[in-house]
Amino acid sequence: MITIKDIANEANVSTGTVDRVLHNRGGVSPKTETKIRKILKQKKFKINLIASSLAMKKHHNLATLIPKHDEQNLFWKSPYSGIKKANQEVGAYGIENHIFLFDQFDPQSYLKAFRKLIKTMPDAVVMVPVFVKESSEIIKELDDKKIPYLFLNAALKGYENLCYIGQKSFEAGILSGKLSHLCSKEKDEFLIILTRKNIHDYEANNERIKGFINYFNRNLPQAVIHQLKFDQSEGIKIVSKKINNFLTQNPRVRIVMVPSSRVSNICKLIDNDLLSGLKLIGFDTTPQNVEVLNKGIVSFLISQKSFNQGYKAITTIANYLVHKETPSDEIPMPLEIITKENYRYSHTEERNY
Amino acid sequence: MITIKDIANEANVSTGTVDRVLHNRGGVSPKTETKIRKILKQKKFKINLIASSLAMKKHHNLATLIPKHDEQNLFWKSPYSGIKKANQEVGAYGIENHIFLFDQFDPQSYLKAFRKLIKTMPDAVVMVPVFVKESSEIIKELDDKKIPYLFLNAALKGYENLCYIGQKSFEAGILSGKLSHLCSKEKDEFLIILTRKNIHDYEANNERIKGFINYFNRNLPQAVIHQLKFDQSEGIKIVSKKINNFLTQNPRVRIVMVPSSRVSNICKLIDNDLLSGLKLIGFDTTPQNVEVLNKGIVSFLISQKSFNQGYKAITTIANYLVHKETPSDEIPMPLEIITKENYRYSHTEERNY
DNA sequence: GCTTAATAAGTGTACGCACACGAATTTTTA
DNA sequence: TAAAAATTCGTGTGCGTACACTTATTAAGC
Repeated sequence: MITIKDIANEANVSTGTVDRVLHNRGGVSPKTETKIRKILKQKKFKINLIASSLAMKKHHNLATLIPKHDEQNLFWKSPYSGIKKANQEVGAYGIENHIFLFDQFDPQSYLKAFRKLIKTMPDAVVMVPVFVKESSEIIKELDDKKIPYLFLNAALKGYENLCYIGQKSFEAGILSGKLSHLCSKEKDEFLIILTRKNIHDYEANNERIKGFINYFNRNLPQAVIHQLKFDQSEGIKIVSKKINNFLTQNPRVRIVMVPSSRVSNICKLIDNDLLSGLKLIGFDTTPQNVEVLNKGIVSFLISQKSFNQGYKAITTIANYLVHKETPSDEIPMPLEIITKENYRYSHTEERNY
Repeated sequence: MITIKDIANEANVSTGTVDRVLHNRGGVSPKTETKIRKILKQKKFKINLIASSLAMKKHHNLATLIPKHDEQNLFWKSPYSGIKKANQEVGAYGIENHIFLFDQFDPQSYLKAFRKLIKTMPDAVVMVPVFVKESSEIIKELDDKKIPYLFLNAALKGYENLCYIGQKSFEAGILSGKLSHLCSKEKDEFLIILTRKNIHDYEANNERIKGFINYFNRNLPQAVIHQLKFDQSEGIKIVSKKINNFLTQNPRVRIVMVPSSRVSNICKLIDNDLLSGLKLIGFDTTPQNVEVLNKGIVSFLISQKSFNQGYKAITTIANYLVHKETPSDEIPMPLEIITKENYRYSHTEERNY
């Protein structure tokens, strides 16, 4: 193992000088710098991250602003767990992360949580900018205070965010199109069911639908794609009736794609005899969705590894703080196809090496 | 952050004593030990892994014994890359890993490589025990010398290996069955093509076939499953002819499953007009396979993340050596379903967090 | 041309934290 | 009371970081 000392010896300088070259901290003559760089390259020197972290230890203070989850809204549970897991790991590097939760339907709670957050004077912020107007306000304050921030799962444009980590919803939609296509027989028709437009999911669901349609436009233009959209205001029973009526009247519909993470709810609304003739494709491996997957009711779930998204957000910003590693603008997460047969082996809730 | 020093101060002992309690190294009076443990618990002390790793650095010496790869046999390329990547990372922890390669068809070269390996007096060994008899000999020597060893990708039973990391081939076969089933129309027939039985892949391929058939026995007993097996001795042209003849005579065959990692080769043997009517399912994301996937010739590839297998093998044994973390007996790798649409987002050749 | 100040370049080392071993101290045994 | 055994202490080590400090170089002033 090559150490900074080895390099310093070879170049007849002190370790301090080598360190200054390594971190571009200036104050080194061009001649010396060239010499050192050459030796670094030749000996393939790599900074020992262990020693580096130890030496760097200054108490970094992170803050995270994400929607809270509950029984009704499980979507944010997974990223939350990922963030928690990451917190443990980066803790060893002297980084503390405080999580601030808000109600994803209430802009006021968003602002309120931010006020609390900003009081802790964080060195960096991970945030989910769900509300456009309020976010602009928040981000202005962060910019003023020169606090770097990272967007998780909502890609607001036009800001100087360090990076975006999140879904590729359009691509996920394309993938759902492909799977639907592969599962379909000739003359089968397709149905997209979207219930309960909620503020947050709206964008992602829409993109998934766009992607789905895009796939068929390119690969099977003659495909018949139906769409059923229901509002939050409509009662479950009415929705159920409408869906069942629709399916009865359109017996060629054999593939149902549910762009939200609530395919399990949809299953419950469909009569069993109709259900058995359908192939369903949904998103996200929520416990409820996994249940209907395992029962064979749903054929595919497309998972965006939301656990890993949360995890990655924290490790990314931690690396930025500790090692000054600037991340790429966008870090997409893998699109996993989950079936009953590989769910057990898909490690969705776990960092995998 | 609580340090060993804090604990030592509180307990009026030196850091050395605290350290001996932490690592159960003995030589501490029961009274002192109790006192220290109490403070450790009360202050929720956790060892700083960074500092620990740095301090622990004694040059651990690893050795890896795996089959070599070449143009004809790409299977081992991916695990090899994973091992290389892991080597870099664990290098920071003062661990050096030497890789010894052998010819997967030649037991003598296996033994020869091992003789070389054992001369380096490794602290632990990662091995692929392809040859049963020879492995028994090798393992006896490792046991005698009390060198811990880990099996990669070939699960030999009855030995005291630290752990097994590898394929779940049977389960992968089941999954391929499920995908085939989903893609199929009524009365479609299925074909399994196995070329070039080579010694090593034999077991895995066989398990995949068993899994495939098992799936249909349970879910579609009336399915017609054909099998074509070719020997290494037969020329490509003859094989090609046989396959094309078979497909022509069995027009109901619409789904082809290739249990080896050579689905791309099979594609080349099939006439284009026959090919366009087929759905193919293969294994492993070799560059050649990805090419036919992207061309739309192959519908699904099932990936066992062999890169990650190699990677994981090294990190597992490194953690064992450095942090005395005993791994679980078996570490299965995720079964990934890869299509043209999600390949880009599947990170197959990369550690993902 | 020579001195002095100003700046640039480079050095040396304490520090972060846990680890482990020789040395010192205390306790026990003979 | 000496010798042996059991505890406990003190400190060097791993490696990179960063800051205070020293030395070399250049510029300015007379």
